[in-house]
Amino acid sequence: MFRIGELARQYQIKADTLRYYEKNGLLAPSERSASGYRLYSHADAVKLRFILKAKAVGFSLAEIQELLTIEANRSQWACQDVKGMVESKVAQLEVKMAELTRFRDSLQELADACCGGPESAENCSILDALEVRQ
Amino acid sequence: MFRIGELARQYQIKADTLRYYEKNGLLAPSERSASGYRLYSHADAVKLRFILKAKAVGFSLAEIQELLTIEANRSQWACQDVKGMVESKVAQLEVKMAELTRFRDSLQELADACCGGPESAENCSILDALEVRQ
DNA sequence: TTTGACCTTAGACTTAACTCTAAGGTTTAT
DNA sequence: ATAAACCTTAGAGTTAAGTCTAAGGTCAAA
Repeated sequence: MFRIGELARQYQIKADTLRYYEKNGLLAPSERSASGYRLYSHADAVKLRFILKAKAVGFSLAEIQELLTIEANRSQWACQDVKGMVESKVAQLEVKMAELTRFRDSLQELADACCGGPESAENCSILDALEVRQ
Repeated sequence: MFRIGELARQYQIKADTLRYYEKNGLLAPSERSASGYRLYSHADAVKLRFILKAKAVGFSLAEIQELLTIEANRSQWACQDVKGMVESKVAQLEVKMAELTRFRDSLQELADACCGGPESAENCSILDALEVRQ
């Protein structure tokens, strides 16, 4: 069992953020100490890792909550519901990855074309680079 | 030359958003009509597309402004500055893409493991799926 | 020539996601 | 037994990125 400060330190977030997640139904500690301190289990930490990873790939807390709701009462859902929902999130991520890839390639192309020397960057146009690949 | 409403309609954003971008130094119309209407050129539209694409891949407006500043006074910068900066953005995008790929694969694995049938989703665990690949 | 769809500004409001403050209780080390 | 480092709550404040409101000017069509 970790107290809020330990968990926060471990994941480089503020204790306030954990309280915020609790208030918003994303992650409640599975226990409280006699004096009312929040006590987080290993399973809670797993859930937190999930939240932080999902956030890192651009899901909003509302979307993450949706994913976690499926998790929370898994037995209430039919397998096809879970599959459908997860597949739609996969599709979302794939759209995003395609955008990222295109943008990355454009920037890379620009960097490649750029001599990288000490002279003026007159011919290094980010806009042109992106425009080329519409 | 497009008026603010036309440009907004074309890119599915609000005219307010364009005014906001102007106020924050991201995109000013290259002209004003006699009566004070904003008039955007084709080059302005190109710049807007850049902003929207950069936003879509997760750059903040501040980061976008940084990219645009390079663009704005390209001749003030040395080629190596531009190259360095662009390459650091490429690296950022690659970290993000790696995270996205991992998350996507995990979700995909879950969807694949899920029978997709009408029975309870007891065994479809998003958390477990993500945990498997740390 | 007036109606409707535009546009202007300044400034207030919203939303998401925190982050901080105040006032106080708990635990651990010395 | 007391100081330092934790924790509690409620509620206010912040930041980014818009979004809306009010009060008024412009322009094209009927």
